[in-house]
Amino acid sequence: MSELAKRYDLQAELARRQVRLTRQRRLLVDVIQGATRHLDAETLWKQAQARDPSINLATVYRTLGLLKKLGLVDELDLMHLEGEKHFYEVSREHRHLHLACFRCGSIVEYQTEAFEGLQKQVEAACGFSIQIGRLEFGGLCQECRRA
Amino acid sequence: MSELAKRYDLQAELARRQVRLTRQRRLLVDVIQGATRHLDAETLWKQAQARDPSINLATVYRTLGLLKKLGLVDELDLMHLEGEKHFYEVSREHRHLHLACFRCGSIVEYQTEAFEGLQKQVEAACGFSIQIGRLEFGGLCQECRRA
DNA sequence: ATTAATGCAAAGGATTTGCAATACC
DNA sequence: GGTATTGCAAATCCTTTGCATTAAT
Repeated sequence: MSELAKRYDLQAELARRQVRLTRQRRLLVDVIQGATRHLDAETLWKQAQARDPSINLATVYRTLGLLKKLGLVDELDLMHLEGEKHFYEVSREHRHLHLACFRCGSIVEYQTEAFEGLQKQVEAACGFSIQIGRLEFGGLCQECRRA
Repeated sequence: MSELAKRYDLQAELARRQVRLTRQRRLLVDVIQGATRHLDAETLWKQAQARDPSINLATVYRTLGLLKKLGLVDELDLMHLEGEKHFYEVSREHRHLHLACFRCGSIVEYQTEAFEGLQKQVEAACGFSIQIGRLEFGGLCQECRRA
């Protein structure tokens, strides 16, 4: 995650929606909120286990499912750079896209008005009301291009 | 697939690149080229089996892998509307995006200059050279909005 | 006392792989 | 004859689920 701009405050959002969580789920929310890069389920699990070794991977998946359903976290594929696992990030107010480098695996984020503009155009042209959008590019980052 | 506009001619592309295929792979290429909607591996397999019952699912995956590597077919997630399976389509000259309806499962395609414009903007801003791009929106189609 | 959340282990689905048999040039 | 492809079954990876136990209100 290159910029943390305008990520939801999960605790605040959950409070606002009057969602009550158990101790383990609060811990997971805390780890997700504090993440400095895109986490897969297993990495999240391991980070949570450092604070509570009894946490189970199934609980991680169930909590992620809940947060997805609430629209508080987004699930990413990141161009399937590492198998078919998913990655998770805290939702934001504005859309951003992901660039994945096929060579070094780095992930770059980029936020632009143009993405939201494109969405509006699509909604108007296709008659869809869009709830989720995912834009991912795969290629070579600046450094790997040279090599 | 709503429009077949400017899909690659797989046979022609393979010939141009001097790629020789076995009989089974040629059959699979033929089914992929003739598809009128987005196929998952198993559906492709069943359609191919109608013409050659001895075709194996592993061969389907291996052929898809080859065509992906050659940039002749693109792999789609289609918002994971039906589990985690992938869908495949013949690559095109111009980028297009996919809209998936969460209610009825319909898939709509939309091609716009704006998508390619956005890609150029991203390449310039982030220093990436982009090879693959995938833009998917999920929401409600016109009909399902009313219901 | 209900209702919901957890751990565990097993099941699940999609895809990939090892290897012996077969097809292709 | 040598290289690439195939079939088959097993393995793999990620994720979900059933169910008995435990926690939360």
